[in-house]
Amino acid sequence: MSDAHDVLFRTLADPTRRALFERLCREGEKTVGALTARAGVSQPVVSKHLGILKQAGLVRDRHEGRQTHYSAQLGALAPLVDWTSEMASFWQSRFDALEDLLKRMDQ
Amino acid sequence: MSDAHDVLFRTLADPTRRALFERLCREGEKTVGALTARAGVSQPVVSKHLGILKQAGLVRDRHEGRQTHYSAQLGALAPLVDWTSEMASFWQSRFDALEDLLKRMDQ
DNA sequence: AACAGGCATAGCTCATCGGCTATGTGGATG
DNA sequence: CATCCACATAGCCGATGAGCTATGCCTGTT
Repeated sequence: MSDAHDVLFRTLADPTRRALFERLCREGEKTVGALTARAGVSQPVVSKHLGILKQAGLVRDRHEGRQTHYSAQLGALAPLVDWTSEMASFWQSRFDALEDLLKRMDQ
Repeated sequence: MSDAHDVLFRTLADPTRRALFERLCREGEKTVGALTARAGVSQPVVSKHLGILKQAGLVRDRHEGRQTHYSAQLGALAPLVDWTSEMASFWQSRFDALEDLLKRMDQ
């Protein structure tokens, strides 16, 4: 029973995988070969990581002849933003409640 | 050479650990015992996770007699927000929640 | 048809890590 | 001082996962 947050955090936790995603965000669509050239790991490893990124919805693949082009799907980061925002809002609301309490005690 | 993003993602990738952090965000300061009661894992495991969260700067501990109180340190999420924001900036996409969060965290 | 190139899959190894139980430490309490 | 309680630490084990090499599949080329 793993929710969307789980998948995102686990997927982005690996440095190699995150680096691949970052490159796709910065430089746009790339082939597996182009990604492998600077990844520092073997081609099968790159393919595997891209598969995991795809399963998490973070990238999309497009086949053109015998090469596969990958590109970042930024929308998949939404749950991450939501989660962070939610944590912040809870924290903020408790802070507000404390301020409220202090204000009332001041009277 | 593990940067701040690495530590944050890896720390939050574990469901049990993330659940602990979420509870501290939602419900405020808690003792180890209180956290253990609903964590679904043993007390040593909870202590260990809290130690990892602390090392990542996500929580803070306060000793009071023989119990230890833990609380969330929301500021530690900043690098996460920055990273997401950076990725998003390459897309020139609008993330209202993110902008909102940045504004609030900027005090 | 035969071959070469680009990528995916399979199968393996090794390190990491999350869980447990047992034990240590240090503050309250009688 | 003896004891109990709250928590931390130590040590072990099984599962997960990231890396590798070898190989398969498909496409384009000659």
